[in-house]
Amino acid sequence: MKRDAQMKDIPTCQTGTDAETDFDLPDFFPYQTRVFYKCVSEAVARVYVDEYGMKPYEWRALAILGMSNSYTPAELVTLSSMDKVTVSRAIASLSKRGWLLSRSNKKDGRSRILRTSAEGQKVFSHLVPKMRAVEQEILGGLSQDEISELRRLMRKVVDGS
Amino acid sequence: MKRDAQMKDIPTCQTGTDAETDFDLPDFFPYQTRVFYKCVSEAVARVYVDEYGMKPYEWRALAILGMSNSYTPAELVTLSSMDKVTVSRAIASLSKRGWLLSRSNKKDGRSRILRTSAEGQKVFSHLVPKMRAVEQEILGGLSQDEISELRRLMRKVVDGS
DNA sequence: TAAATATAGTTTCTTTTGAAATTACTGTTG
DNA sequence: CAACAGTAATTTCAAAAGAAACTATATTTA
Repeated sequence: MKRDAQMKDIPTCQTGTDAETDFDLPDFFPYQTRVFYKCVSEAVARVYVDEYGMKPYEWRALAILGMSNSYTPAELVTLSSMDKVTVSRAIASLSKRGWLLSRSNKKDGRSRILRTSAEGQKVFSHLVPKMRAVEQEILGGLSQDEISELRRLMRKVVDGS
Repeated sequence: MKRDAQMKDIPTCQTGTDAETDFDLPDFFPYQTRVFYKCVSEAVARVYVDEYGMKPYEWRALAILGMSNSYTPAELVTLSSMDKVTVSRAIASLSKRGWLLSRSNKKDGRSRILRTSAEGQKVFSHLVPKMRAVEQEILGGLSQDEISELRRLMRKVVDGS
């Protein structure tokens, strides 16, 4: 796979050396995070796009519903870290594909209980090992200890904010 | 700051126990990456949105142009990890704000040389320490060694793909 | 050097995304 | 129990982002 050109390939020619303006984007943690995120999410997207032409939100919703036998849309919102509008659209498009069934929620008439159809579950089961494979591929250069450490540190950042 | 509800707050009720469908989203590395990324980028966005009502792409372009005295749009694309359309729009809106100046590129008539205006440089200088502060805040819970390790591991993932 | 091809940057069009308004129902209170 | 406030989900509207087409200039090649 071709690597993107790196920051260092282009000279930076600082305007001045005052402490305030001496800012180096490639060393800026949020920038590194964005590059890192893009790289990971693109690798995953290749799988569900190539295999089924799915949208990111479709995969995310299916990944959650495939695990369980019943969630409400609100639970999907919590679990997916997606907006409720996005979840609503994910449900609509997965239903349209015939991968999702819903029944009414006796406990709350405003809500409903969602579950994958047999077809949807099949798609999920087909994708899971592929997703595991990409995960391995992404983390391929890291040792088990490094993987655990990376996960731990990411969690620490999230929990701290 | 309020933490989002966590996956574990909602029972997962596995449908079956077959190896193939036994998939746990919160343990899925790309999912963790997304949650991590969102958390970091939202913290940064709060600064430039609150201070100047800037768009993400405006901040990214200014962050690069503020560092240097001259880049072409194409160099901005490489450095920012943004699409060329996005960069084009960033240039347009920063120019409209009066934060960016451009002159023709003698080496290539299709291109031009961009630099921040005095005003743009002032905004940049004002934002830099704030950005450094958020960076510290985000990484506040981590030791220096942990920060270095996190950066190293993220870079390793990016370089490996 | 004229035609063909490639590249830098912008514009247009479409898709994706989220905020705000809306609908339908639930729970609470006078 | 009727009015009111609150909540789940959807729809509508507006903003953000990318793909493809387009313009203008540069480079290649016949």
